[in-house]
Amino acid sequence: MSAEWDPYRGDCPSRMLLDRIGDRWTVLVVGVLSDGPHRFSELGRRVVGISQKMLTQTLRSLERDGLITRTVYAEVPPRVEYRLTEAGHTLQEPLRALQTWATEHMDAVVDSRRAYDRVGGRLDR
Amino acid sequence: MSAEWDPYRGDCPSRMLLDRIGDRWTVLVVGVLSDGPHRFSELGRRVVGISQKMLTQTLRSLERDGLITRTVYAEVPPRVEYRLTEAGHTLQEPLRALQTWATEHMDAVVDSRRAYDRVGGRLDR
DNA sequence: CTGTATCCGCCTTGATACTG
DNA sequence: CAGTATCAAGGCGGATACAG
Repeated sequence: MSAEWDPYRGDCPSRMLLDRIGDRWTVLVVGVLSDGPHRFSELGRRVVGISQKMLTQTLRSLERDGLITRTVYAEVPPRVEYRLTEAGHTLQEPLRALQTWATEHMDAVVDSRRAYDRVGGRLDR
Repeated sequence: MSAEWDPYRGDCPSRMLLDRIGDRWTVLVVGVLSDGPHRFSELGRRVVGISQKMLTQTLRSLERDGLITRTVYAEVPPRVEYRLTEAGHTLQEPLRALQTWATEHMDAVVDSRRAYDRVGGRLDR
């Protein structure tokens, strides 16, 4: 399966998705939007630690990729609503699988790291 | 679901996994190792574009996390074999789901980007 | 409220050279 | 073959100030 992966091509599926979820915030934002539509400030509060700049940037990228929609309501004060598109929703499933894996294996990984570090990073013989 | 995510805590499952797959090479290396054990130089050839330094670094991280094992054979020339652990294998599944998603939605995303860029990044009204 | 613009430091990565 | 060491470049992301 991995044979047809071509990390060189920018339009390679693997690379495309990796570039998207590798930016540290995308997955978290999509996770919050899974609950339903949210406005800018709500997202900022929910995704703890994200800066305004990164939130905007993440949202723009997701919009550009067609994974979320951005709706501006002509009100005062202005209100902008972000919501997952059909495609965006389909991304939830694989993301949730990853989340599940992480939850189930977190302890083992933490233990492994501790053991590895304790012996100075040399487990082989 | 997303409510209990805490991006602040370093041991949060989400963050941990994100840090791991966000480094651009881990997923590719795991993908190659899915085919079976490989030696260092083989991995270097299969994961096109990776530098020796990054390959080493990626391998060390995976070993530290208990996702792969490193076996040194006392031969001349030296031979080192990397193989997925039990935990490493379980990671394949969610990774494959992600890969599948990427493959299925790649075209749509590329189209979306083109459309977005054509109108100067302003799809909202 | 919802952004945009700018400066800037850190970390990741790549290139290169060297070793057991 | 399988790394390690070092240095430099670039991008990511944070902080801050400002605007519609």
